[in-house]
Order: sequence, then structure tokens, then C-alpha cells
Amino acid sequence: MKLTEAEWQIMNSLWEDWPATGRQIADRLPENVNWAYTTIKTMLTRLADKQAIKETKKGSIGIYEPILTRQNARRNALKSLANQAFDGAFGPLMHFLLDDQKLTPKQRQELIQTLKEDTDKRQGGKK
Amino acid sequence: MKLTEAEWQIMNSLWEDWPATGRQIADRLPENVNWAYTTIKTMLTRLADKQAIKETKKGSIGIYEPILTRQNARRNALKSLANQAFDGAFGPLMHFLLDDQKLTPKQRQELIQTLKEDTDKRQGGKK
DNA sequence: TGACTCTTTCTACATCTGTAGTAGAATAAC
DNA sequence: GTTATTCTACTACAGATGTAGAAAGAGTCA
Repeated sequence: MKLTEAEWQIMNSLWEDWPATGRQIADRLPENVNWAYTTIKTMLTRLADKQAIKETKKGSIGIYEPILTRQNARRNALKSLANQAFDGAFGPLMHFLLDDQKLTPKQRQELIQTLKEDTDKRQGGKK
Repeated sequence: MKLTEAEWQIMNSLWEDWPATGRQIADRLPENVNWAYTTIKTMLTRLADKQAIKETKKGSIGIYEPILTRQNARRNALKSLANQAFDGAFGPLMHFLLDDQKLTPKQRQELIQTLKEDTDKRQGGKK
């Protein structure tokens, strides 16, 4: 399951809180996204077609909820990226993230912090 | 500069060794990619149009070389992914990579190894 | 100098994506 | 009830993408 850029916007909005109506989804989109309401409905229909979300009706109003989880979507996206740009391996991807000179010191610091925590947590107990 | 999936294939092949002719690029594509030679040429033309590569002529034969570096392409791709799927931050992305239960223990081990090395290297000297 | 074999350049075309308008049905507001 | 507002279902359409064929030029081997 592969999402397009526009679809990510919709899904991000839906994941934030659901079930939700088209209107609610629309209202939660970032301000810089100025889509006509019908555009959003089109996206919702397409997402339902590809089984990323489910639509049910309350009266004549559509209520949406995700089928594809955020976690799975993220996993898929990372997998695609790894395949396409990093020979399919996560290691090099990670390596790249860390090595990339264009990260600000702050970002770098943040990352290192995160991974230390994670590493500790995983090896936790072993102290 | 955003590459499509097909364009990544071509670029990956070109980055492997360049300058290269269309034929050489074609020969280096993975076996599972069975494109007609003209398809590859079309991609090359489009990549040249968007300034990802440069074409020069040796006689009537086109010789290609990358303008967009692999590093930059990777950086752009990661940035897009972070924006679209991780609220624009690398930290959560990294976090996700580490936490994701679907990684095999081997992959996880590999990552942790990489991280440790990187962290050590960066904080190196400081012992 | 043909007969082949590549290559290049153009053109084509189905799908997918982004984006939205229209018209009619449903709801809400007087 | 009549009007204004909101939704839904359908249709549309341009540009991006994947994929390649046809025709004509160039190289090459007998």
C-alpha cells in the first residue's frame, strides 16, 4: 500500500482523530493546504477504493476511519525509500542520517539522544 | 529535485559508474528491470531536462553523467519522507526505525551496531 | 556498397495524481 | 414551507509517469 503525497495529508488528518467526517478531516488539514472540499472527498473516495480507509454512512453523511495504520504506512514508506535509495537496507539509511553533514548540530544532537535512549531501553536491564 | 521510482533506477545505475552511455546504464540495471532500451533513453532525456544529469555527445553517441549527487538525492528523499510521514522531524523517524517491531533481530542488531559506531566516532576523542 | 545492428529522436498512449466544478439530495434556518 | 447551506455522487481535465514503437542516421563487417 503506497500513499501519494496528497493522500498522506488526508491520512495524517484522519489518524489524528477518528472516526471523522469529511468536514472534520478538512478542518484539521494544515493551513497551507487549501483544497476545495470536493477535492478532499475525491481523495477520500480514492483512499476507500484502495482500502486505506473505510467509509460508513450515518444517514447520508460519510464517516471515515483508517484501515491502514499510521505505523504500517510509515513502515511501508521507509521500506520503499530504503529499497529505492539505499539498496534495500536500513543500516545504510541510518548511517546516512547520522553522517549527513547537512544536519544541524541540534538535529544531530537530537538524534544521538534518541538513539541512546532507544539503545539503552532495548538493552535495558543489562545496564 | 524529486526523483520518481523509475528515475531512481536509472540514477542508481549511473551513480555506480560514470560517465556512461545509455547502453552501459541499461546493462547495469537490475535483472528484474526489463525495460526497452528506448524506455531508458526516455528516462535519460527527462532526467537531463530536470537537470539531474548532463548529456554530452561523443560523435552521435550520448554520454551521461550525474549532476545531482547520490548524497543530495538521498537527503532530499529523506527530507520528503520526514515531512510527509513524520511531521518533518528526523528524530521521530529515527525513533520509528528503532522501535518498529517488524525489524528482524538481525536488522535491529545491525542498526544498533551502526549507531554505536557513529556515536562513538562523533563523540570520539571525548572518550 | 549492401545488409545488419545500434542509436537517436519523435511520437504515442494508458494510468496515476492533483484539483475541482456541477447538479441534485439532505439539512438547517428562518 | 421556503430559502440558504452543506453534502454526496459524478464528471472533468491537465500534467506527471511508466512504457515503448517507428523511422531515420551511423557504424561495421563481408
